[in-house]
This record gives sequence, structure tokens and C-alpha cells, in this order.
Amino acid sequence: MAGEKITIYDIASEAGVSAATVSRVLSGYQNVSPATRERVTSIIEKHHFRPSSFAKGLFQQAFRMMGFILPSVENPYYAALFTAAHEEARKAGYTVLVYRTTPTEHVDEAVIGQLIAQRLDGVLLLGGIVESTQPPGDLLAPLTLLQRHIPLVTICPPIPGLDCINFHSDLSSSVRQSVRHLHALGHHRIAFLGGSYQNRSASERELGFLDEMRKLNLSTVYYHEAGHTPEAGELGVARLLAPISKENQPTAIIAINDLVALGAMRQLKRMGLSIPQDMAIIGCDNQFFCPYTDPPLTTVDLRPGELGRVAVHQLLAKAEKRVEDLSFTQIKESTLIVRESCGAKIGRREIK
Amino acid sequence: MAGEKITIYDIASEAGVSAATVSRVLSGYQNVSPATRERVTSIIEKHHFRPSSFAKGLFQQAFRMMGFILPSVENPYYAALFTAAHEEARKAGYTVLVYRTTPTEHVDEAVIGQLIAQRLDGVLLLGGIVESTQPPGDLLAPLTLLQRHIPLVTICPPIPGLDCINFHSDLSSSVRQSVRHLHALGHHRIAFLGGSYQNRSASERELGFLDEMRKLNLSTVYYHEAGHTPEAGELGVARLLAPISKENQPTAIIAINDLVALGAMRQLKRMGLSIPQDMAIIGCDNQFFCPYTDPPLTTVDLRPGELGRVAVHQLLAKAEKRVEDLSFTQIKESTLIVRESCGAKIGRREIK
DNA sequence: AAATAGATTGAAACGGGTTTCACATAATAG
DNA sequence: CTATTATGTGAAACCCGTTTCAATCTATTT
Repeated sequence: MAGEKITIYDIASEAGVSAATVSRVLSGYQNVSPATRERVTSIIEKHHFRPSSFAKGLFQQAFRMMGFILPSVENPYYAALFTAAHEEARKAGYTVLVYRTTPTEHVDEAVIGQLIAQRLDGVLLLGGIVESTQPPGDLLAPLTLLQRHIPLVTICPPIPGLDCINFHSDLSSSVRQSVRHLHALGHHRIAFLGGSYQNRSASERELGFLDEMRKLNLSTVYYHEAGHTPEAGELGVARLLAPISKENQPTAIIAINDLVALGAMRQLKRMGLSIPQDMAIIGCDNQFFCPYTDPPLTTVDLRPGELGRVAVHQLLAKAEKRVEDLSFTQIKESTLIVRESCGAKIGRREIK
Repeated sequence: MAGEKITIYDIASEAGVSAATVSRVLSGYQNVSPATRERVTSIIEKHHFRPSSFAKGLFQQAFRMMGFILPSVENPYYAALFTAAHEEARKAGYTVLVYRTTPTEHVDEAVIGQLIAQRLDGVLLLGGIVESTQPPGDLLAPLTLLQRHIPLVTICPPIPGLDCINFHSDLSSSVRQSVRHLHALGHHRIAFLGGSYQNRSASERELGFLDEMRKLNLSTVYYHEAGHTPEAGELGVARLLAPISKENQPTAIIAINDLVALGAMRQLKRMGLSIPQDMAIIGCDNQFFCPYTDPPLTTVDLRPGELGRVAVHQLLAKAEKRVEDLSFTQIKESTLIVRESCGAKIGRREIK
């Protein structure tokens, strides 16, 4: 029934008042006589009228919207990050617009242009930044946002030259923890599995791994595979173990994430190796399925939910309170979740 | 540097032309002298100016935005659905706004009001509809969208009274397939695990299960647990098997989804039962981890990606081509993915 | 040289709200 | 009973683009 596009003027004329009065009724707190308010309200109800938030925002210079840029939520890590961040933003009354990065495309000027055009109150950039093979300037595309004074918070390894609020997990230290854990359990030949040299979080982990191995005077068996999926894990293990004689084989694997660990475990079993007796394995992210692998997977919890929440809080502060243009980097500690895939005391400290 | 809020008028005055000319430069195809175009363009570049898409949309009566309403993407099924749908929408140049439902809250008038206020070009409602314990009208909140002639497409079991384009998986038939598969493998005592009577897709599966069991003259061992998580699966199995003597125990379990199956498998192993010898198990959704469980999980593929894509295509057609106000329901077939958790021929027809 | 067509450009209206300011009426004070 | 204040309401400006229409200036035709 109700007409195609209905405006405040339609309501006004039907109620025999001016648009100003309808606006007052909508805002609630102005002085309008009870009789008028009643009449206008009923007409609004009747037509299910809701004032356009854009016309509104146009005048008020704020649309209460924020943009999230993130990789696919098919990766449960980002799903958790997104869910928490989204929830916080919604609680604060913001609508969220979602933009995506892919493993091969980073945030380019085109997307940034769109973000600016949307007149967002803030932008949250979640990981997935690719170490550019393009001119390095491309990594700094988000800089334009800063120039336009659009609040920006990032959750990823800090990008040099991009001075904004940044939260990130200490990826390097998380790998170090893993190495030390395995070392303490008596492992000397440890392999690192997964990642891509183009990916900043991947290379950061890798660097941490190599450094910690060196510190402990451990010999490295090392495989470098461009991928973050279970398939990459399968292939990685196959390639890793094929050319190595049984005696020189690594006794433990650190996978770049739980997905890769999952694939690796399958391939290990397929090759007749038992976990953790023949091969210990450790993942990263503490994804929901970790307690349910066989054996349950030891991993590192990066607390993505927490990260998402604090990031949005900072973004809100910047968007609303006009906080001084501050920029800082905060590192979130990660915690090793010991389960059974490394042969550590079974059943102890098991979480979730 | 660049001023806080910069408008087309700022650009115009800096270039010494009128706003109309700047607008013409932006749109590209109008006749503007090369000299002027050049000058204006350089000033636009300098300030990273992008015209507000809202001021633009206000005039053009279309914002090229669509709203997605969905449950948490922490459920990989919805993550897949969302990712595919999002990609299609983005390809067509639309920005997507995300709203969430929770297991306990359905889409209420407040959210619908917001959607209307955002003047969206279309709305996609993805599952998660709760069979209301509230007045049944609440299920029909999206009806308001239809009244306002806002294109609506749903992906969930069809809601009576909500005449819109609807796509859904034939949940009932997918369970029937599972039952027949198990029956063909010689199982007679089959349990159904998981779901909540408040959830429409859950109850639909349950009904299908009961009906097919009756048709095959099978005795049912049945447990009804309000949940869709691995934890629910663990608890479900524990409760299911505890009170039953070994002889009367079911020999197979159909889990409402792969998550529940995952939990169930863990609990079965914990109780010393081996899969599939002591207990066959079958999941639903064909989530990424299914090939990696031990043994690999037989499940049903609902093709969420496909569902998401066709739904968005329809939505686009309605939003753009002013297609007649049509409404229909289309059922997508699901396919059984046979792996090893039911003891069927190992290695055959294995997918992914 | 005058007339006409064509290319550039600006003024102004519009879209849908909010808000300021002024005005009319009603209520209160003196 | 007039002077003052409070209350309810409308006209109009504003937010930031797009688009129509008319005006100017240049170039071509006769």
C-alpha cells in the first residue's frame, strides 16, 4: 500500500502540519503539543516511515557508520575478530560496512576512495595486508584516510609510515613460545610449515622462528610454502618429508596456523606417522576445532575477540570524542594452549 | 593538511569555477574544456576529494547499498554463504551493510526500521530465523520491507505469509538421504542429534528424519538437544548413550551439522567407541574440516556458496531492473558426500 | 559583416531531512 | 486589564551533490 518513496513532507501534509513539526516529533524531545504529537505519530506508524539516515547525516555531518576491511571470514580467525568487532560497533549504534581484501590484492586506492565517498565515521583495517611486490606506496593507501582525518585503527603487524592506532598480536613471540615448548619437550629438529613471503604476519612468524632456533642452537629443517589452508598443510608435509631420510627427519612441526596444522596432521597419518610419538605438531590461533582433532592440537591463542573489541573502542573514542590525533601501537600477548599433539602432560591445562 | 571536510564547493572556488563544472569533471562525460578539466582534476587529486555518495544518492534516489542480515559468521556455514554473497554484491558495485541475528533474537522491528532508514537498495536475509515463542507476528517483521517496496530475498526455510523470493536447501530431503545411506549400510537403530525446537531449519530436519525412519520401519533412538556447537555434540552423545544398555544402543548417529558431529566424535572416542565400527556418524554442511576429521566425516553438502550467489543475483535483478514484484521459492538440492565415518567404501567419491 | 550553430560555463532548483528564528497564541504576573 | 513570558508552530536556510536552463563566447556559413 504505502507509496514508493515517502518523505517527511508527505507525513507533514497528511497531518496538516509543517515538516519542522514532524521532525520535532521524530526527535522526541522538542516541545510539541500532545495532540499534534499523537496525530503525527499515528501517521508515521501507519506508513512505517523512517527518516532517511542520509538526509539526516548530510546535515549532521555524521552517518554513524564504520567500515571494516578484512580478509575472508571463511578463515575462522577473522570470523572471530569480525564478530567481536561488529558486536561492539553495533552496541554503540553504528552500522558496519564490510570491504574485503584477498590474499593477492591489498587495499588499493579504489577501495580507499569508496571509503572516503561513504563519509565513514571510522575505518577498521583487519590484517591481510600483503607485502607489496608493487611499488611500496601501495601499502600506504590507507594513508589517504589519515590525510582526510578519518579515524583509522589497524589490527595487523604495524606498517611503517602509517601512523595510526595499531593493535597486533606478538606473532614473533608466539612462535618463540612454541619453539621453546618443543625444545623443553626434547625436540631438536623442528620444522616450520606454511605462510607466504608476501604476507607480513607470515614473515614475522618465520623470522621469530628462525631467530629462536638460532638462540637455542637448534638445527632447522625448514619448509616454506605459500599458503594458509589445510591443503597447503598436506602438501607441505609431503614435500617436507619426502626427500629426508628417516634419521634426519624433524621430530616436530610448527604450523603457521591451525588450518595448516589440520592438513599436516592428515598427511602425517596418511604417511603412517603417529602424533605425537613420531611427530609433534603445534598450530596457531586456537580455533574452535582444536580440542576436537585427534589428538587435540596444541596451539597458541591470540585472543582475536579481545583484539577486535579494544580496537573498536579506540575507534569509537576517536570518532566521537575528538580525541587528539594520537597514534600508538599495542602488542597483545598470546598464550600457549597445551593439549596433546606435542606429547606434553595429557589432560593438564586443557582449555575449552 | 587537507581540511577536515571538503566539498565540491571548496574545489570549485579553488579552481575558480562553479560547482556545476566540478560535477561535470567528476562525471567525466560532459563537455568541459580540456584546460578547465585539467585544472579541476589536479585540485581534486591534491585534496583526495571524493564526492559524498550520500549527497549523490539523495538526488539519484539510489545508494547502491544492500543489507545482509545473518547469524554469526563464526559458524563456517554462514561464513561461506556470506563470503559468496558479499563477493557477488561487490562485483556489481554495491556496498554491503551487515546486521546480525542471534540464536535467541530474531529480526525485530528495530532492525527493520534501521534498514528502512538506510534506504537500502535491497535486503538479503540469511537463515537464523527463530520460530517465535513471541507473538507470531514478530516472525513477519520483514514484511514491513515489502510494504515499503524494498527488494527482499531470503535464504532460509520459507516463512508463510512473507511473499518474497526465497531460496533454501531441502533440509528434509538431506536428512532423508542420510537415513537411507545408513539404512543401506545395514543400520537400524539410528539417533538424531542436535538442534533446537525453536529453530526452523532444525525442526525441519528433525521432521524429515522422523518421517523417513517411519517409512523404513526403523526404531528410533532419539535425542533432542538445544544446540548447534561441538559442545552440544559432546553433551548430546554423553546423554544419549549413558542410559542405554549396550545391546539397545544405536549403531549410527545423524548430527544436525558438522560442528555437532565433531563434538560427538570426540565424546564417542572418549567413551572408547570406535568410528565407524562401533558407531557410524554423519554430519551436515560439508564444512572445510570434514576431510580432516579422523575418520573423515561423511556429510551433506548444501552448497551455500551457490545459494548465496543466486540469491544476490535475484536481489540485483529486483533492485535494478524493476522486475515485476515477483515472489517464488526455489529449493536447492543437496548432495551426500560419502567419506569414511559410516564405513562406506573408503576413498571412493571423496570430495575435496 | 551578419546570422546561426556549437561549445563552455554558471545560476538555481532539487532531494529529504534538521535547526534557527520569528511569529502567533495562551498563560501568568503585576 | 495590560505587560510579560511561555508554548506551539511554520518559513527558510543549510548540508552536498546533480541537473536543467539560460547565458556567454567562439567558430562557421552565407
